[in-house]
Amino acid sequence: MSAIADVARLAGVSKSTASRALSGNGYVSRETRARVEHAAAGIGYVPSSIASSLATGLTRNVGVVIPFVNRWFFSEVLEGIESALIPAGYDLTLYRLHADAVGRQRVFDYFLARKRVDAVIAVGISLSPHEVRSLNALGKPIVGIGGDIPEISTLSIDDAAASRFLTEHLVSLGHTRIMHLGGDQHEQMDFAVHAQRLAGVRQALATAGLSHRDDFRAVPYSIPGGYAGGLAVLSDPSTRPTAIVAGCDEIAIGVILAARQLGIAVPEQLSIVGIDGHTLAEMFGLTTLEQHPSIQGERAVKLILERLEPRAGAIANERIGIPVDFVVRRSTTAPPGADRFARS
Amino acid sequence: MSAIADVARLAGVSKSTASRALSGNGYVSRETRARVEHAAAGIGYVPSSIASSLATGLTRNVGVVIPFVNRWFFSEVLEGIESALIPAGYDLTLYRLHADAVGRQRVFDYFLARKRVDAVIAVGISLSPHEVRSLNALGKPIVGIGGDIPEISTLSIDDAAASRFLTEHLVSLGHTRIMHLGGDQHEQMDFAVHAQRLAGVRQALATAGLSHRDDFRAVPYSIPGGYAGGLAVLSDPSTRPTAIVAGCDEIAIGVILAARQLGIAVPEQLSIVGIDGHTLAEMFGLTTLEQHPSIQGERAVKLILERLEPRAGAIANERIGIPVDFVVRRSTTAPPGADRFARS
DNA sequence: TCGCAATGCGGAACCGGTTCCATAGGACAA
DNA sequence: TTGTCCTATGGAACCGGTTCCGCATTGCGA
Repeated sequence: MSAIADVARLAGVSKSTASRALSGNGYVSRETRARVEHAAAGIGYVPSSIASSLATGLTRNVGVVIPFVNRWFFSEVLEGIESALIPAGYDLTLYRLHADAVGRQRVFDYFLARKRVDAVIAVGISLSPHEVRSLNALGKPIVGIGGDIPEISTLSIDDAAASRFLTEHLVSLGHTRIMHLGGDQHEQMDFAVHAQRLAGVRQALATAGLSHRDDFRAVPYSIPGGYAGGLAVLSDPSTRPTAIVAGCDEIAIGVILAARQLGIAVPEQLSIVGIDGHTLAEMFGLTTLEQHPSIQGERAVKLILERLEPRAGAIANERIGIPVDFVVRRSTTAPPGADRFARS
Repeated sequence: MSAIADVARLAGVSKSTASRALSGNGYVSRETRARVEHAAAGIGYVPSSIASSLATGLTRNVGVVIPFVNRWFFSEVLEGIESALIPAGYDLTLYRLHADAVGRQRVFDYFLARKRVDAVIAVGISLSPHEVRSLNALGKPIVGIGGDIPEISTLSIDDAAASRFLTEHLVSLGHTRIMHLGGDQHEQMDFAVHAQRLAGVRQALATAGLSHRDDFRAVPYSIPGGYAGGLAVLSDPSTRPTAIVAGCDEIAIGVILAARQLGIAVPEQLSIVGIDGHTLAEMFGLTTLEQHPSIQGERAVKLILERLEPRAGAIANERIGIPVDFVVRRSTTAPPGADRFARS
């Protein structure tokens, strides 16, 4: 016997009236509602969300597809999504999706399509046209974070513009030997983040007439990655750059540690900029471009919720830029030997 | 019309036969099964997990209650849980649960109790007896990670033993001025992790006859926390300890950075040990006790899955210890001035 | 050859809610 | 006074699967 039927019987009303009283939909007299609520409280009634989902077609659950949970950017995004979703009364179901195709197919067909979720937020993962179509066919809103996905709305910073801006900043300080330590072009996630950031650096260098070979070194996207790469790049004083644009703050911090290790003063002998706004950036005095991933998560949720509104019509699928904050700390200055006030 | 009914009609069988054919339960002839499968593939049939859950009472979904997703220990545990749960065919629904009582009550009543999950894994959160009882009443297995919860099985390292062991290690190296930089005793999570770790240090000091006031300083559980605490503790050479037991690796790394900042050589002038096995420990040459949080997550899942087996009987609710690995790196040695081989 | 078990399948109940439809009383305008 | 609308409620269908029960075959041992 369904639990709500127990409540109904106890309150002396029909199942339908009990449902209306508890859900607040439809006409129920004040007094009847009170009786039903009292009966429900009396037997500790807890509605079954499963049954409710089956009847209404709404799960009040959002699927989050994400490649990592233990990396800074992704865990920050996740925490932003979570903190926006729960107050709205939604559950969050987590699907870790790697690049590998089989697990991917599996997660996709086996989990996402099974009507378990009302909407999907894809973080740092590009969906194939087929995947997008099949979700669209189910009428489920999708929002992407971290890159462009055709036919759906995506939130991201402009990676090329970001690294271009940072490079220009270094150029404006007077640097002429600028190098990029960024992610491996082949190992990047589905989105071309690494390529974009490299391209931005190169654009700025070209514009300034400072292009040179040896302007890039691929390193793992982590503090140890930046450290090892930093040691390799900085150890030869004759080829050492005077400024480094790191692909992310973690790499930048690794480079700072490598510089310290080698006795290279930052920023006097080496300027370093990062991208991210990592938790540790302040402690290391890192000049960086903050991209506030948790806010990206919150905004994605807002977008999703708008689309979930019953009255939501067709919505333009746009690429939405995320504002960034340039935070100048103590890791950048004019290059050694330059007139410090040359272009300030 | 239910989707499976379409499949059935297309295959020329009844709904029940179609269900049996697709789920593999009950008797279906080889040939009928093939017809049904073909029909299902033809119309792209995807079963509704909601309907299935309602009928069977099983959601194939596990709720994970966790206070943070963007801190190292927790994100590692989460990733361990995820990677064990998905291959077993379960979804993972994430509930972030803070210490604050209202949000807590809300998450608990509103989400967990609603029959959305088959089981619960609580990470770093102690549940009140009332909460445990209400989950038990629903017949849902619960496993805790990170501390002791009465009446349910919990997985954790022995925090007191861990810090006692590390302190004994420093004592055996000849250190006599040993200090603990750990978490604030008031701000700790529900589990008394901070208190346990402090207690372990004090036990070892007492046993060695090295007790002293000023044996502890509370710092935030983070690299910046350890850094700031390290600067404060190390800046006065006259009171400076020769060895520090950090409450976690992040604090230890912060202390290492503070020591570098102050020109104190590690390990020659200062030995430092941590607890965790943090990703960055190796890079900083940190001697630490690894606790493998992702393995804790995997083991919790294994426990949960055992309890979810239909034939699972009453299971002892035990406190399960997690093995730790002591990894000696370059942050510990004998104290300055001591005969290095005194007690090796 | 008979009886019983194993197999194959359809009908219908069921999981626990939501909602459509019908009914009925009361208020209010015509 | 009659018709219409709003309120309040019950009955029943429905969401989309699963499973119990019953019936019909078939196979095999006695």
